[in-house]
Amino acid sequence: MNSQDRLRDHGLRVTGTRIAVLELLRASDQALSQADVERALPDQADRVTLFRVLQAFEEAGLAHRVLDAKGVARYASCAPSCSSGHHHDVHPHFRCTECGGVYCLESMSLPAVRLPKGFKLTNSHLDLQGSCKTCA
Amino acid sequence: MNSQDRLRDHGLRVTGTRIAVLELLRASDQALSQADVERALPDQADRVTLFRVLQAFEEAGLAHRVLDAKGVARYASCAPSCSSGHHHDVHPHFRCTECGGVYCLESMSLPAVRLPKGFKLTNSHLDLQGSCKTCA
DNA sequence: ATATTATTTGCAACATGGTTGCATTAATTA
DNA sequence: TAATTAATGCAACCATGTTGCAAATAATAT
Repeated sequence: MNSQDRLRDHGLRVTGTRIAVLELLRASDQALSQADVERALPDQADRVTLFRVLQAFEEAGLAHRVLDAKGVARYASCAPSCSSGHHHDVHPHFRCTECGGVYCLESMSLPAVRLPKGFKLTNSHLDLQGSCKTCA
Repeated sequence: MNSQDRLRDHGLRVTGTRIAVLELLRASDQALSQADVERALPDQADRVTLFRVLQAFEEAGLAHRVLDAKGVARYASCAPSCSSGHHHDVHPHFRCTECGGVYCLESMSLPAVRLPKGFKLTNSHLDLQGSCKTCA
């Protein structure tokens, strides 16, 4: 499905910036930070707008939000099955310590865990660090 | 071992602030952010000093550094076996989405993983989210 | 096509966490 | 106790994240 239709389907208005950002995310094999987006689309929009676009994408189920090794937010285009408030990014992430890149390891599954009593689990992340295929 | 000796053993000078921070970390059952430390030890020291104390602790192997669910650094007192540059914080962490707390789950072990080819693993983190024993 | 309306955008401004440089002060040592 | 070396406080800066509000634009109804 093209980006315009995906925006519409998720209840977002279609604007130049949103199309550009969504195409960028879809074309990338790794999660991008807002700074990455600004670099890739210079003069496309104000940084606040990009912030809000990314925020809107996450709320609308168009992009997952994941923190990199430094705690900075990065966004990866969602699978079609994601919807507003319902994300299915239940897969491990690989964080490259050289380039800072974040890769979604879609094919791997998360391990089952058992928590100490009193703790209630709602979400789990397996985060791997090392060198990515480009840096190693 | 008392905090002064631990500082000395790890090659750090003994100062009032360092003792206070180390005791605080050792007394806490969860990882503390710099803001937590400032709140717990008001007027003890400048925020830059606390920043550097925490930084020094990590480098010296006195405290682990772990990011909370918002990407903010938190510090937990190390096991005695940790040393400068050699940390043994290979255990899952639990991040409470209510209070922001980070708990080290020392007793759990990490799952073995297999990476796509080209990726080199140096470190892995299993991060669990939910409500902690106090908030649930 | 045009007017209406609801949303998105840009700008200014601020918050927080992280970080450096440098002069001053304090801890170790000789 | 003097000399040396490291820690501290302060001012200042950077990046990321975030809000309020007026101006511009997309969707909608006419």
